[in-house]
Amino acid sequence: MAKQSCCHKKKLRRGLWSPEEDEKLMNHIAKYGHGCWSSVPKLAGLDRCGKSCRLRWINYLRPDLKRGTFSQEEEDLIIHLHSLLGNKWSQIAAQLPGRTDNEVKNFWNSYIKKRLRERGIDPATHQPLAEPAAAATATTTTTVSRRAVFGDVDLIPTTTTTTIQVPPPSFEGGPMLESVKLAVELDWPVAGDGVTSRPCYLQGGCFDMDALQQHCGSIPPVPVVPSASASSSTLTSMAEAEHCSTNNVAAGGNLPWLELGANAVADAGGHVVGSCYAGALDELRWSEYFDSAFQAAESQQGALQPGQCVYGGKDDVPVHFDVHGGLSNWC
DNA sequence: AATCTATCCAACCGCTTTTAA
DNA sequence: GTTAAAAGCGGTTGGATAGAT
Repeated sequence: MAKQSCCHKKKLRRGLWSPEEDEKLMNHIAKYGHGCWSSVPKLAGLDRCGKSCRLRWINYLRPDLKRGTFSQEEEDLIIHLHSLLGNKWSQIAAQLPGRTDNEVKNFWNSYIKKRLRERGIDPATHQPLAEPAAAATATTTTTVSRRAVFGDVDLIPTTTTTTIQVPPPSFEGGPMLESVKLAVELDWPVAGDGVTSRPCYLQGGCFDMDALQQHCGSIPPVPVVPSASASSSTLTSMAEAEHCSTNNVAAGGNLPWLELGANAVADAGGHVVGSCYAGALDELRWSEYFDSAFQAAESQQGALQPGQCVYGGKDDVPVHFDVHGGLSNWC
């Protein structure tokens, strides 16, 4: 016999939340914070279990939620992060300010998956979909063009190799293992003097704090913001995740931007002290990044290994592109 | 206008991880 | 070190709604 949920056991209310319930929960959290979720329903006068309250708050009532349709940038970022992280929805959502894991997951399942399949890409593996007959007879010299999502690039597996690797000095000599080295130009919002462009480095989906510090100046300790944000803890764990465990995270392993508030800015010296990381992530222009990456690759008549795929590039120009080692992780 | 079908998304379920006693 | 409770997470379900017939 199936185990009954806590709501069943306690005969608590289930299903959609009424506006009155939302108001009670909002008022309670506004006054007292959520504290221990299991005590929230009682204190707030709700006939719900704490778990249900928590979910309602995180997914719907939190004031910092960005609702509405996903932008193209967000979509591109989700696809890219999914290729790196898999179904780690909380970690993916943590990179999308104002989005919840549930929202990202729903968007993936209802929209992106379908779109990738239409373009001949397996959403689970980010590889070109297997075509039974073709797969059996495919050779490494076969050129297969497929539409991909990043900038509608053509995917052309070939045999030569181009390496895109623009590591900062701090990366030299460090074992990179399977991680990806990427230089990503970010637009850093800096108070007072507009937007400052600073390079930032991404490895296997994790931002390297050494590199950040090198290019952004010293990053002062940031006070932990006591909030119900679901994203902060997940990104902290991301710092400790396998992808990041090998030299990718600065000593201490913390990722300061995790705990940043929404309105933090730079200090007088232009040092980033606030949510520039989150803001920069929000401003990532993946399509532009890929465009430039592929242009560089094109000039070298690069190629993909069989089975590799890539997102990005120009619409009408077949892109020959490959990177050694871990960039296959992107697919 | 009525019915059917597909899609979306809020919420639930159950498992895992973390925390506190 | 052990155990129980709480929190976090990802997969799944089911109701609401839009569009098609």
